Amino acid sequence: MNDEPEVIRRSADELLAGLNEQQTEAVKYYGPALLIAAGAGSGKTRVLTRRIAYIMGVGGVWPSQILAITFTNKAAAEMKQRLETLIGPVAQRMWVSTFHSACVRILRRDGDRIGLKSGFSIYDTADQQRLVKIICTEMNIDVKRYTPRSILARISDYKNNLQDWRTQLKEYAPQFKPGQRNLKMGSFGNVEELYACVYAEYQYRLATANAVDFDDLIMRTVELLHDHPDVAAYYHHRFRYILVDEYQDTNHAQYVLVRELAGVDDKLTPEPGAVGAGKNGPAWITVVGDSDQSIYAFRGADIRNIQEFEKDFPNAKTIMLEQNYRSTQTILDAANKVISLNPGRKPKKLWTALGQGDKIIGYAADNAQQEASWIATEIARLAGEEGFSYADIAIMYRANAQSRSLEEAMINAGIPYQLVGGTRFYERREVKDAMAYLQALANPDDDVNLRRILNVPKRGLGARAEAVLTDYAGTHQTSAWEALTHLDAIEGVPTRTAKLLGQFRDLMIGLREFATNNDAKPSEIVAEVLDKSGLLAELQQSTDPQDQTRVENLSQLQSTAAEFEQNTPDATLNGFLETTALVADSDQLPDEGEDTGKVTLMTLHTAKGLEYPVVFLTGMEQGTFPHSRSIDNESELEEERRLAYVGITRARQILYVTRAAVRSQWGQAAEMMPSQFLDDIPADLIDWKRKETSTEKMRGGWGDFDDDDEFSGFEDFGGSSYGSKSYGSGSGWGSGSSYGSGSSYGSGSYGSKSYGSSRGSRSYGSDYGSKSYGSKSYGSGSSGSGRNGKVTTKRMKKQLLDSLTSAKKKASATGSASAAESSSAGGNGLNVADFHEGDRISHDQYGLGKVVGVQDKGRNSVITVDFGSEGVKRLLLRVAPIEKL
DNA sequence: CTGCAAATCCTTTTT
DNA sequence: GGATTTGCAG
Repeated sequence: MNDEPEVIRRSADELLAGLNEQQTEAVKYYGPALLIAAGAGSGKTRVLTRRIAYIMGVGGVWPSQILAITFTNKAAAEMKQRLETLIGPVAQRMWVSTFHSACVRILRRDGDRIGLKSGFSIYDTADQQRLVKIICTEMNIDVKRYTPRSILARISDYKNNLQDWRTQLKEYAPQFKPGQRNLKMGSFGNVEELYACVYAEYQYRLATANAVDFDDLIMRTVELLHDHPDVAAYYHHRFRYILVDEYQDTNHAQYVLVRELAGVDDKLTPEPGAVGAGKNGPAWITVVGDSDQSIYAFRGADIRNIQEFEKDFPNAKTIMLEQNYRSTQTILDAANKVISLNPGRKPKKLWTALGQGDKIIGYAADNAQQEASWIATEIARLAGEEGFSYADIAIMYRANAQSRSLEEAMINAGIPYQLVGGTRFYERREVKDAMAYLQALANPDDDVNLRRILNVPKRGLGARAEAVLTDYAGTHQTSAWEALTHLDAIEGVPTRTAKLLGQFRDLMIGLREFATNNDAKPSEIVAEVLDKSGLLAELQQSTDPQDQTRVENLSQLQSTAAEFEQNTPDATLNGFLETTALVADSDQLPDEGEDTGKVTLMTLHTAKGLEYPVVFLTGMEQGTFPHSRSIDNESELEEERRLAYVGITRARQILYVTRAAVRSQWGQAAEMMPSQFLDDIPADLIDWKRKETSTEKMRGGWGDFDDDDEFSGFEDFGGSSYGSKSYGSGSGWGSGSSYGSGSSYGSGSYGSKSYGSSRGSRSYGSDYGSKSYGSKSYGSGSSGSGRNGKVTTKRMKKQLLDSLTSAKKKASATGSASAAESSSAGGNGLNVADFHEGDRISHDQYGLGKVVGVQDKGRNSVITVDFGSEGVKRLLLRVAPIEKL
C-alpha cells in the first residue's frame, strides 16, 4: 500500500469558496439521495467535482469508494482533470467513466457468470445491421417491409426497457426455438411474433459469437448484478457514493443499473451510527441534470427518471441551480421564453448577473449557400473588427447534412474551421475492415466480423464459399471459424474454393499467432494485419483517387493504435478494441481552454454541454428545425423545443439565428418557412439584419401564418417557489472516520483522451502538427487569421472544395452542365432505331463517344459506346444521360 | 465471381 | 447529392 498515490483532502472552506448559496448547499448536502436540478450554465460540473472532493475531504471517504458516471468519454476525462486539481493525481485512477465503459469493465471482470467469455466483441450499429440482415434472409423476412433498421430499433427498445428475449418469446412465439437455423418461416401470425423471433435469434447469434451490442452492455450488466448477489455485493461494498451526470438522458435500463449498483432495492441497512453511507447501507446517490435539456428520447432516454426522482428514491432532496454564469440576460430571456412553451414542465427560470448584453442577431437568407456565406462574412468581421478568436465561435445545425454548405463557405472565405461529427472514423469502410480483422483475431467466434473479411480484400471467396461455412456452422451449431477449421471434413466443396478457404484459414492462424505473441502491441498487430491480409496492397494499387485517402486512414489507424499503446500502461489488443468501440462525436472536441484557432461546426446534439462566446444557430426553418419528422408529433416537438433551448443557451455573448428560404434536401430544392422557434423568441430581443427574403419581399407578406399568442399567459409562472423546502439538519458529515477497504483502484485507465477521439472530422486551417488524431488537417501551415495575408490561394481553395466532394468517379472533367434534363420522368425519349454503329453521341459524364454496337431489346435496349480514354461503356438507352449529335 | 452502371433508398439527433 | 443495393455481362 505504500505506493498508494497521495490523496489531497481539502477542507470545507476551500471547497466551498466562491460558490453561491444553492451550489454550497448542493456540495454539502448530507443524505442518501440528491437531485441537483442544474439549469444551463449554472456550474454543475463545478458543483459535482467539488461535491466529490467534499465527500472525500470532509466525509473521509476513499476515492475508490466513489463512482461517477457521465455520458461521454470527453465529459469523464474533463471531470477527472478537474478533480485532479482538487484531490490530486489519484483522480486519474478513479471510476469516473461513462455508463458504457463502466459496464464493460464490470462485464470483463465477471461476465463469465452470465456466459460471456473474456475478449467478447462489442458490436456497433453496422455489425448489428449485418447480423439482423443475415437473420432476416434466413427467416425469409421481407426486408422491404421490415427493415433491419426498424427491427433493431425495436430490439433496442426492448433492451432499454430490460425486456428479456425469453419473456418476449414466451408471450408471442412460444413454439420458436432460437438457433435451429432450418427455419424458413416466411410468415408470422403478427408483428410481435416476428419481432420476438428475430430478437431471440439475434441474441442467440450474439451469444455464439461471444458478442454484445451497445444496449447489451447495460442490460447484461443489470442481469449480472441482479442474478448474482455475490457480484452485486462486491460492488455494493465497493461503491458507497454514486454520482450520475446528465441524469435526464438516462433510459430505464440505466436507471435500474444505478439502483442495482447502489443496492437501493436490496434491503441493505447501514451499520448503527454509520457516517454517511456507512459500510453496509445502500450507496448514496447524487444525480445532476436538467429536464429542459433532455434531448435523447429517441435513444430511449426517459425524462421521467429525473422528473420522478423524488418518488423513486426515499428521502430524496432536490436543489435547484438557477443562477447562470454563462450568458447575457437577453440570451436567457429568449431561452426561457422558448422553453416555457413546453407544457407540463416544472417552472424554472434562469437568471444572470452578467447584464443585458447585445441583442440577438437575425438573418433571413434566400438559400442555404447565401446563409452560409453571410455567416462566413460575419465571422470574418467578428474576428477582424471585434477581436474574437475563431475558436470563440461555433456554428450549429440540426442535422449533419447541413454542414456541407457551411463548410464550403468557410473554405471560400479562408476561415479555418473544424467539423465535429459526420461519418465516424471507425465507421469508414477501410477502417472497419481492418478492425474486423482485429476483432476476428481477438474473438474467433465472431461470425459477423469473420464473414465481413472473408472476401476483403477480394480473394475469390464469394457467396458460395460463405455458404459452405455457414451451412456447416448451422448444422453443427457452431461458428463459422469452427467450420473453417474443419474444412477438410466438409464434403462437396469445389477444389478451388477449398484451396482458397484453406489459404484464408492459414492467414488467420498466422495472424492470430502474431497477435497472441504481440498482445501488448496493438499497433504492430495492425501493421501485420494490413500487410499480410493484402488490405493495404489492394488500396495502394488502386487507381481510384478515393483509395488514397483510405490508405491514409489506415495509416492513421496505426498511429492511433500506437498512441493507445503509449498512453495505456497495460495495453492489450482487447483494450484497444474496447476503446475504439466506445468513442463518441464529442470525444474529438478540443480540451477546455485550448485555443484551436478554428471555428467549430457541429450538430446541436453534439453541442450539449459546451459554450461559446459566439453561437450561430442555423437552419431555423420549419422542417429543418424543428425537423420535419417531429413536426406533427407533440412529444417530439417538445424535444425539438428543448433542443432549441440547448442551442440558445450555448451562447455566452452573441447569438445569431439564421434561416434560408430555400434549402435543398436530397438534391431537391424546397421552400422553407421560418421556424416556429423564431416566433417564440420575443420580437424585441432580435435585431434582424435582413428579415425578409427576396421572394417574400416580392410577395409583400411575411408572417401571415400563426400569430397565435394564446400561450403567452404561460410566461409568468414565477421562478421562485422551488428549492424552498427546508433541508437536512446541519452537516452530519463526521470528520475523519476512516474506512479500510478502499485500497485497490481498478487498473485499466479508461477515458484517457486522444485515441478514441478519432472521428472522421474534417478540419481546415492553421495548426498542422497538433495532436488531433483521426482528424485530417487541410490547409496551409501558417495561421490563416482573417487579415494578415491571404494564405489560401485560389488553387488551394479549389482543392479543398473538391475534397469535400469525396473525389467522386472520374466525373470531374465533363460533368459541368446538365443532369437536370437527363431523366424526364421514366425515360429520355430516345429510340433504338435512331442509333447505328458509327454514330457520335455525347454523354454527360464520359463526354464524346462513338457508337460501336446496338442491341435492340425493346425497353431494355442497350448501346455500346467507345468513349476513347474513358473506355467502352454499355449503356441502357432508356436511362442513359446521352444526346445524339 | 467480379466489375460496372443504374436505381434506390435516404436522414434526424448517438453511447 | 451521396452511399448502398440491384441487375446484368463477361
